Amino acid sequence: MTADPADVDEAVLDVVEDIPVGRVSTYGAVGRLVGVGPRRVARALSRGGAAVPWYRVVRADGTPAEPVRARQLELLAAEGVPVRRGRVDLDAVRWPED
DNA sequence: GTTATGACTCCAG
DNA sequence: ACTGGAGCCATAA
Repeated sequence: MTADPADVDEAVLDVVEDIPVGRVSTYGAVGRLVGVGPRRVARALSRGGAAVPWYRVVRADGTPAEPVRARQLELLAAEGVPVRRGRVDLDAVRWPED
């Protein structure tokens, strides 16, 4: 199957759009659902993240990416996501659950 | 063709 | 818990 880069980006954005309110996912988790590596997810968001709730996607350890760190923490806190010392409580809000 | 860069993740010390 | 190194994959020069 020929997987065009644009299709992959679209699939990533679709998954991010599916993240429920108050929940948080990781680059690796999204990448797994789409079938790509975490770096590919990060690039997809940097490109078209403006159209999806990008702030519901954090790193594997619960810390947000640097360029948007402060902004993301603020948005998550506003959504009711438990944030501890700059780190999201993934155990409580991780999505998908498994 | 090679090299450098980036909204990442994993493993070892 | 923190740091460093290696792996990974697409784009830019």
